[in-house]
Amino acid sequence: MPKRPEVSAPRKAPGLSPLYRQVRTLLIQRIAEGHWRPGVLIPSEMQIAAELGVSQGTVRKALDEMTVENLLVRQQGRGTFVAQHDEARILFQFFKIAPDTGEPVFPESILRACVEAAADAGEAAALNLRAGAPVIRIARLRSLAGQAVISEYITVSAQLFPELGHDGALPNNLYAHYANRFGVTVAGGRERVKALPATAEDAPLLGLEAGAPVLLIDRVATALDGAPVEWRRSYCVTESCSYVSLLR
Amino acid sequence: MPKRPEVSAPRKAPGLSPLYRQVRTLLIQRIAEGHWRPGVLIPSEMQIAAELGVSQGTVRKALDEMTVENLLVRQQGRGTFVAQHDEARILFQFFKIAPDTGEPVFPESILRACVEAAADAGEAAALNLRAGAPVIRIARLRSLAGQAVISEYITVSAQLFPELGHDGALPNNLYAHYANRFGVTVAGGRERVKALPATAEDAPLLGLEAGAPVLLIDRVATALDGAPVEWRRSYCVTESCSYVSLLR
DNA sequence: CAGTGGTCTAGACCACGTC
DNA sequence: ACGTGGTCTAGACCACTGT
Repeated sequence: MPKRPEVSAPRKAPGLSPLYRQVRTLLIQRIAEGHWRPGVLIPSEMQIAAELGVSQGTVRKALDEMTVENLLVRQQGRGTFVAQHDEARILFQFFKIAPDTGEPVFPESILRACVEAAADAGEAAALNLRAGAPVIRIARLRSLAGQAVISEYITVSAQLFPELGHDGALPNNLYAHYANRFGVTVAGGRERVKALPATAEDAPLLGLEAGAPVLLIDRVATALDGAPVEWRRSYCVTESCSYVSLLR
Repeated sequence: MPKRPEVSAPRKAPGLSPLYRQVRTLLIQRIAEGHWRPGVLIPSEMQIAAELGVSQGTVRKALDEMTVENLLVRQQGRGTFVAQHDEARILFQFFKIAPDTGEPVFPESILRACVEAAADAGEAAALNLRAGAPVIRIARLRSLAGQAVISEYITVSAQLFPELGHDGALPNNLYAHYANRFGVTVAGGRERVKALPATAEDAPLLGLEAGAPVLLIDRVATALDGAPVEWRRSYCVTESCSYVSLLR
């Protein structure tokens, strides 16, 4: 954090981002570089403020923003923790399929395939790789309440996730695995949703006739620095569940 | 705003919400009751603080929250304004259909029907009315870049929107009309998205064969107090556009 | 009890838009 | 020049968690 030359009247260098944004950027780096792992308690506001030579209020504003972005979790009386990709968070932030009656639940997964390949044009574009770069392709069938409702295809860079799934088993909660095993924190993403006829491959998996309408959720997930790290296409039966979005 | 008995050490009554939340609630009431209409400049932070007997910082925190909720728009050097439902805001907050190539645009509308009727079970449940209550049903066909892509069905309470559309023409931007003509501010909503086969009624409107997949966006829009005020079902062709959602 | 985040206040200066 | 929101600081007390 830049030290202020003035004694009692700190000034912001013109053209620079506000102090609290600089603090935020610095703290995000600490998470991205693995100094602060998911789940750990970070220093108190006063400690961070003293270390960086800014006031507690400035640190607070940075922490508040990061809390809104789901990067931190604050607990009064305990402290501030780096957010983890536990199922509750994913249900809230990333998994927007909810049953039409009843509470949202985290889906089960059956791994259908996990192979290494060369990136095709779509994969290269989505993940910002050169065509032909090594990627890992995963296919899963996911169930809610015992019903297979999602056929999912995932592509990631084999360079970023070396030997992902080579041990045969992949955990159901992939984003926690990305963080714990590879130090890659998924922080956000962009989904494009369409209605399509079920393909000949997916229809039997989902108990449909070929051509029946399915919901495609096309997601590019991004890391803390905004770089794309996963391309996921989920084909969903929306007979008794929906893609839910809150407008706020 | 509750006056504090203490002279130099304001206290919060136990069990009450924080002061800035009470300020927020009070300011939202002023908008909901029409004292502050959409688009108007509200008093400065210092004026509100003086009027309510709280500090400027407390007012600021309330205004900041309302800005995040898209209820206010702040402009440095000018002041704070009550948010309007202009096309830019709707495009950002409510209309999540975007073309797969190119920038989002606000759709054109052709009014197909506008009739008064008695609420059926679904309408009563969505709008929190008793079955049989008077409602107004609207059907529109909406286009992007000259292509009909959305067949839309809207239901509102006839009590809340008396004689809506009785003059024959309805503006394309309905939410601005709700606010200007009826003083009802749409503040949020919840959308449930499904993939369905096109009905015999919608398919020809959208240039599809009956049974072709369409995207259903089922939206209940809510007013400032959280009460449901509009039920909207949009059937979309997603051949060259998508329902876009940012995960943050 | 000590330590944490949460709230509230007060005052200073900066950046921007208007007159 | 003036008033606005935007940033930064400093210090107080409250509410909660753990010992």
